[in-house]
Amino acid sequence: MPKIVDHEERRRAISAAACQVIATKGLAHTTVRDIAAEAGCTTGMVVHYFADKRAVLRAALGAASTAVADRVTRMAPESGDLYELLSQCLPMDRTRRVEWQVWIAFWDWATHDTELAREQRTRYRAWREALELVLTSAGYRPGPDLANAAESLTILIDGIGIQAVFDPERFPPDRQLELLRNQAAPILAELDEIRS
Amino acid sequence: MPKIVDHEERRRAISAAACQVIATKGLAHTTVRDIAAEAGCTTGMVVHYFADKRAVLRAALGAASTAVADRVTRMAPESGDLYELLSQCLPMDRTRRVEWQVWIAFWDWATHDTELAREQRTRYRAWREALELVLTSAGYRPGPDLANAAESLTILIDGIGIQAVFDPERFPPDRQLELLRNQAAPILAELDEIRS
Amino acid sequence: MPKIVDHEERRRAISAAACQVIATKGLAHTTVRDIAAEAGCTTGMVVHYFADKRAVLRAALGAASTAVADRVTRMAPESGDLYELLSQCLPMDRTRRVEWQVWIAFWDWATHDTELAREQRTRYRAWREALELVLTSAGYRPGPDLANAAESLTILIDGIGIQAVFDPERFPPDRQLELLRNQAAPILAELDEIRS
Amino acid sequence: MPKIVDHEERRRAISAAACQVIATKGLAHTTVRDIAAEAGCTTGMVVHYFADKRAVLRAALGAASTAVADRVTRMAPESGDLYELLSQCLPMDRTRRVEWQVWIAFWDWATHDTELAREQRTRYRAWREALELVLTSAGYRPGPDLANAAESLTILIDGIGIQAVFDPERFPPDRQLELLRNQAAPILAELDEIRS
DNA sequence: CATGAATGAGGTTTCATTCAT
DNA sequence: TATGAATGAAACCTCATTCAT
Repeated sequence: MPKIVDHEERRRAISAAACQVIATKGLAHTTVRDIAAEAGCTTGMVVHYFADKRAVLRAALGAASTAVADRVTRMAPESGDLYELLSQCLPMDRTRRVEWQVWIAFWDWATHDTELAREQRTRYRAWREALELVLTSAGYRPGPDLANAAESLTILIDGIGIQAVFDPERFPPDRQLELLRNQAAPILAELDEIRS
Repeated sequence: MPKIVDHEERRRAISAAACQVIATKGLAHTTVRDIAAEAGCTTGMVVHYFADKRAVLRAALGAASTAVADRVTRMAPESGDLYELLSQCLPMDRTRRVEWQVWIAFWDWATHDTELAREQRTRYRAWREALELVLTSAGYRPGPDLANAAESLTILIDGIGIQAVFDPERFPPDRQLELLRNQAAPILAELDEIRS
Repeated sequence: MPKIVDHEERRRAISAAACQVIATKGLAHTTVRDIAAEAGCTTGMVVHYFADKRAVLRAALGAASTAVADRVTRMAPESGDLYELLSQCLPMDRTRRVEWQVWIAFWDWATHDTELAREQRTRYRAWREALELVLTSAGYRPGPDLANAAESLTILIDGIGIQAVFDPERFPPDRQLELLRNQAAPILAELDEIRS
Repeated sequence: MPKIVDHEERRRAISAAACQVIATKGLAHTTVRDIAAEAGCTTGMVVHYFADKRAVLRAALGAASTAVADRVTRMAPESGDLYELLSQCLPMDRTRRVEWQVWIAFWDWATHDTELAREQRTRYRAWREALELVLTSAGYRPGPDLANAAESLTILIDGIGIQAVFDPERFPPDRQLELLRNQAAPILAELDEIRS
């Protein structure tokens, strides 16, 4: 009887390890050995579960992305607070900081890798659509104005996130939330509420 | 007598070449040879003017940063239009796109290199202060509200810039400007004007 | 299961190869590639077993040093002839010539590398102490005079060795031995013999 | 009228500078730039007065060698003390230590460079002959015994010198002289004196 | 004569990838 | 399935040498 291993679980573990290493040492200094060490396995095993290093790193990016999506999805139904939902995407604790650092690390790649660039655009589109859904379920009327608002919120979150990643002391969680509220307010104020 | 060369000029030329390569191939795939080729010289010359590769790359980052600052400074006195000034920092043409790509490329480094992280924070502080000056000369009253407004504008520009870098077709110059106007309007509206 | 290799054995083999190359081409012209070629492996493997080139070379020096020590230790109990023992340290055959050439090659390094200089002094101290032991077991009475004699013999061997390394035709083995006997005689004559 | 420069003087200055650098940094780390810097000139000038780096270094070796010879020659007629003369070749002050370090540095080269090896042998022969002269003028009878004694003294001086170079604290000048006297005594005792 | 900018060959070192076990 | 030893391409960097000025 062969040893039974959960492939997907292994891949997840390795991706997660890769995220940690990327956040700590930077993508440029992340080696396969580092990832293997962080995951507690050998380099051979990393390549055994992924085609090559590139595949590992992209899996790491995917993991960081889906982590947020999962968190928002899980929270959405039970949370009535829009800002709490949005702040799931801001670097307010170690986990979310790591996610941000992983995203940012790949922005250099996305500059010249067309495939990754397309993925990047896809991800932003999905993100905007998710925001539209959130806004709709928060009581706003669907339509082009709502699409614009979703886009504006995306921009806002990116802007705040970057500042917070590079200057966590100046932008602690409550400061991030304050900025988010203040700047999101006028965006939402322009939207028609369905119930009105 | 030896050949006379303008060291600073040479360094500037090599830095500029490095910027081009970084924007085209990504920082991770930028080699000294690439930079030399782009600058039309040999690898030996690159190292003749800089201590090592790292120094070249940091000079490239510096060049990209000062280029914007210079542009804004040069334009500030003669321009009454605040938005025109702010849009100097958005990736609206090839030159400014390159600058953005260079900045973004170094965000991975800034994640784990403390010195670069400090530089990053310093740059943002300088940028906020410059914005305060611009706002003051645009007729707004100095004070904590103005400082907050400057910070908000920084966040806004970062957010728009990132979107535009990765999806230039969706965010052409006029769309960037539109987003900037729409979102900056409520920020400025809250400020006291001196003349009032 | 991975290939099983004896790390120490590999390191020994590479060190030995390095000794050969150093003796043949000189330390200054010894490259990692040369060492790898002599050891019948790739440059990558050399660095796999040693941190860097420096580490390989120091291992070579260590190998050359311990080789003599081992030889003397192995021979000491069974040999009643003091001169035969001492001549183990003189460049009388190809093996011992190589050892000498390796030592000499590092004397340039020891000039400015404090760590290597300390090692050098340590090695000479060990060598003097070993000589004291040899003399004691040869029937001489321990004490300050014996320590001085050991030191004098060290000096003598160094002097003869250098001549023989650079002019092997003038200083063939029997000539080396003759010089050793003639000059060691008065040194030993001054020592008190225990049995007397 | 062209600028008049004393070629030989320049070459001497550069050689001397090379000696200093070799003694300080080791032959392996001595660069043309270092030598130029030490000599207070440019790299171009170094190559202007010597064919190439190799020539500079060999000139340095020659300089270190002739310096001793000159010292001994200058002192010989006026000094009746044989040991004082011999100690001119031991590393008893900074100048003589530098000379020793330069010699030693080239022993690695002499290992594989046949030309340098021949020079080395020539130098030792000259040195032995000089010693014979010194001994003769000190009152000993010329002949094969005297030749042997000269050779033995050469060996002795090499042996003491090496120890003193690598452990100057253990072998200060007076200790070197003591070792020299003690070990040279039996060598000289065997010689026939002419006057007897 | 003298300079030092420029060259580029050649060295060390890193590290993704392969593969025998 | 899993290992990690081994490979070797490719990167950075040094530095002797050349040569326009």
